[in-house]
Amino acid sequence: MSITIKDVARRLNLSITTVSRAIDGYDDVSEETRHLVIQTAHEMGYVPNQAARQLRRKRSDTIGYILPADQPRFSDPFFAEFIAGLGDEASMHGFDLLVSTAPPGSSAEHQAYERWTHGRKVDGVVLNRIQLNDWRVQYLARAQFPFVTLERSLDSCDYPSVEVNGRLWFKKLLDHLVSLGHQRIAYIGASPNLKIQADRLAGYRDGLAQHNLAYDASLVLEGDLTSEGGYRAGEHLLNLPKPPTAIACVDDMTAMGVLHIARQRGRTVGKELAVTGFDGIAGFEHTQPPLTTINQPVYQMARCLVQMLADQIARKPLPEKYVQIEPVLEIRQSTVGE
Amino acid sequence: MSITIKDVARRLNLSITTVSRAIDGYDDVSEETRHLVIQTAHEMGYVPNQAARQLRRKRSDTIGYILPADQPRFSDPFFAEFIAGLGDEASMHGFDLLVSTAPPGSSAEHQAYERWTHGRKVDGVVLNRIQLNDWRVQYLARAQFPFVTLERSLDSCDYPSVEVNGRLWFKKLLDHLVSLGHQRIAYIGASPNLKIQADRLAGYRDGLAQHNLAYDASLVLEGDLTSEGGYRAGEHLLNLPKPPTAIACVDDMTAMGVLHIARQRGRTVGKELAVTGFDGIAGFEHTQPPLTTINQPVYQMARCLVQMLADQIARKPLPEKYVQIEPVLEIRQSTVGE
DNA sequence: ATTCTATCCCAAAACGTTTTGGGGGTCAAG
DNA sequence: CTTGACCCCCAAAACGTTTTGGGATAGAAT
Repeated sequence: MSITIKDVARRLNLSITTVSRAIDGYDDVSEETRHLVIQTAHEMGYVPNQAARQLRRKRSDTIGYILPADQPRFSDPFFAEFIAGLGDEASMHGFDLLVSTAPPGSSAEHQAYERWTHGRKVDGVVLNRIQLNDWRVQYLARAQFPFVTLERSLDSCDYPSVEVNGRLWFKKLLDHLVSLGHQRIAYIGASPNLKIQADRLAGYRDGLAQHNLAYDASLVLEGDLTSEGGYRAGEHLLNLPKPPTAIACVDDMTAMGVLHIARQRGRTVGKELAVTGFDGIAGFEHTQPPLTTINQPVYQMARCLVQMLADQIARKPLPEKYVQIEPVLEIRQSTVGE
Repeated sequence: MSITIKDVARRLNLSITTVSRAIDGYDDVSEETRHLVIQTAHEMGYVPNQAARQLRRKRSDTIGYILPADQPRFSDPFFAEFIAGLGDEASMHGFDLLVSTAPPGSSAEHQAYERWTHGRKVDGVVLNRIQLNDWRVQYLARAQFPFVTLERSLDSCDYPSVEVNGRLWFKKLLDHLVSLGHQRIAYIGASPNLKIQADRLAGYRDGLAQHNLAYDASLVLEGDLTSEGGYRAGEHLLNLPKPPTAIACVDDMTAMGVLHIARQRGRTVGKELAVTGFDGIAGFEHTQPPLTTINQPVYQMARCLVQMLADQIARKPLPEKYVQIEPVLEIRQSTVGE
């Protein structure tokens, strides 16, 4: 078995109270004793039992995040970067990061949140892939459980969040495409109850309207934020009697799939057929051809979220509850090539 | 505060023992009572406190994994897929997944393992990016703590692992390159104490030897498994008075960086300058140009690891401790293009 | 009438911490 | 000599479970 605080206390002929308080840095234990305790504890390889500590302290020093993995080969690099950001900032605040995978909306997801919050397995959670009306937001807000979100839902709850103005920046992509002369611009989106879909589609429509282009429902398709989804939707668009000259995708992964089908069909992507993404995943500047996209600082956003969550858990007042992040329009060959 | 087992017991005029045992499915409680208990517990929204349960049961139902994030913008999609695999299989066995980020070899990494194992925060851990002699393997083996690894170290410990024969398959890449007529083949590797580096470099040398090509130390560089590292090494190689006609990279991310610099230098990658990777990350078939690589089933490998870890934790005998995975040579335009 | 078995239940201990509420010394001031 | 103020320290309670080791009742067998 492991070394416990009792073993340390016995070795030093001290009470466990004193050992505990020495290590925790209370000032009602002499410097001499404290030094001795810490020294001995270290020598004996004592590490506090986390479960006991959690039980007593009523906190777990852990934050939770559920990866929206809805398919087996889930390799969206967005999440590698996002998790790295969460993890780094978490450990900076002395938190561990608990990750679960569950298809969005599944009962597995429900159960995980219930176990985590009611069972006090985590002190707070990070949400993303927010829906317009999101049960998680409502559930956590009602339970008064600390949480933060990437993108805001429309629920009228008060909670900290980080957001990119998807509507505004998607419109900038449209401006860019129109400035290149495109008139038939398609849109491949995501599930309509997703916040990013609503925002980005709105940006798409704003863009059309501003340049007096008609909204053509046959050019607006639903993907699923994967390259497969983009592939299928792209295929459909290229099969149209009068296909679009530009395809604006809701995210980079979707755009990835479009590039794939375009190449298979022998369509060189660039000026003639333009494709755009949204996310700016590091490493995706090497796609075929390099992808014009909106570049979000995913790592920073993740860290910012954890920062706010940590403050909330510590009941510190937040300097600002609603952080707006400025991305960058990255123009590459997929719209201006060849 | 949350609902505890006491509240449920009081409501039903039962002892907490009976409530506990009813829920846990012991047969010394009548069916009638069990039904009532489960019903009531559910109604009251009772969820067992995880800390208390862990403390008493002496296990956490959690497995740990430390993401080797050594740089801020860490977006290697390999790990998104790997984590998804770990998470899926873990929840299948009733485990949560605890993820931390720490630069390999850092003191933060040491501390995390110590806290997790001695503090019993996790029941087992998954390791990857294994080194030839890996302190983690030795540490965990000595502590008799359950763990599994992706790739084996040379330490003479007995532990379950999953591995791809990197030496054999890297040689196949060399065979492929030579068959295309390449004579000057460079290699961009990783830190020399990494197992994958040792294996893949050995495969590179095997390939050279088999085809009677001399080993030229000036064509063998060290990267860091990132696209930046690949970029720098590639730059160096292209600056040589007599640059190589093919560059074999230790992994896909490195190859990514090479593609980048090659394009910047106006070198069309394909027949004239060939580039290969290793990993077969889903989505990387869309690079510029599509990358010839060794495709590993990362998701499956992760699940297999967790499967073995779960068996080990449950002290079940493992059907096989050492699983060898067969990847696929994926030939694409980066070697046979244009 | 006693013993035995089966069935259902429970009180108390245990897990390893942290926190509460003091308790003895020593020393200086009254 | 008492009082108060410090300074160190500690016993015991508490956190919410699971596990241990029975205990009570009822019916069947002796």
